[in-house]
Amino acid sequence: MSRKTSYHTKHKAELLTYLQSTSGCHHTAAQIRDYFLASGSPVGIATIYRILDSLVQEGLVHKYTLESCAGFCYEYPDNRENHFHCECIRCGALIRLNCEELLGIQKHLQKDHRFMWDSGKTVFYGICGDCQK
Amino acid sequence: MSRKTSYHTKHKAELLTYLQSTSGCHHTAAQIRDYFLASGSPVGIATIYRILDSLVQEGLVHKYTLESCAGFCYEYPDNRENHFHCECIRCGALIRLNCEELLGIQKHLQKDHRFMWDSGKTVFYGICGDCQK
DNA sequence: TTGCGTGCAAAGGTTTTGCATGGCA
DNA sequence: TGCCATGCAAAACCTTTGCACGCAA
Repeated sequence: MSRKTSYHTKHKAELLTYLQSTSGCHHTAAQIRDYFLASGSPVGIATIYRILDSLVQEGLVHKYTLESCAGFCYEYPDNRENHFHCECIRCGALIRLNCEELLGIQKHLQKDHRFMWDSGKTVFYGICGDCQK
Repeated sequence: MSRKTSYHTKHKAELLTYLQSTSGCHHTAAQIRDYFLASGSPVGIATIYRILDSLVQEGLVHKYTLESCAGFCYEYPDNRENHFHCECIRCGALIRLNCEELLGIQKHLQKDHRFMWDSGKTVFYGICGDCQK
């Protein structure tokens, strides 16, 4: 599943630190490249993808897709367990919910459907309150 | 939001009929092209994308992404309301649930979070029962 | 020194766009 | 006839891969 060994490199440490410092926010590979470019320490886009893949394999970072973004999104998960993503299909707004009730679904899916739901990878699509008006 | 007018063309009718006849099943643009090619009435891939976009804009067809598929998936929604998608992030299996309990979430999201959840567009990611063993 | 990490460039796959032609109303 | 739809090809975009070189252990 994951590679045998790995080195601790500057780029990987910097990337992880950056994602942790923006925990709960999603980034595309291109956005990350632009960030490091602006920071004065440019990193090749291929390297970014390779580091992100390894972080995903290690389970440290979530990878998912958003309808309002082209390509993949990466995110260091928020500390809080009851943290869910909703995206408005009309205006593209990304809403974060802290909801105990949704937490119950996790147990229900596991218990009654034998499905171990990864809420960090899942995005609820729908229409936000503002767009319903 | 949608275009002013539109013609009723053979291709659009055929594509919609095909999606309706496979309601609840997802297709990629390439799969649809292959289907029509095999049927003896080939359609250009650009046309397929254009027709699918118009069907999505009309709200007849759902568009979403699946981790196990490259690119977008399109699907004519199943009639049943309590119909949910789960995808296993390990083996790629797509599981369909008929679940009353999940239906309750829809009401909860609308009532307590003012979010009108579109369950047909949403995919629950996680690990299926077989892969948990 | 060994072997993974990195950068660059090229390749691969999917989706979008431009333009000339064909078809619907 | 006026416009939209279509097909083809090219472009655009994101992601992956190959290869030579650099760096960590």
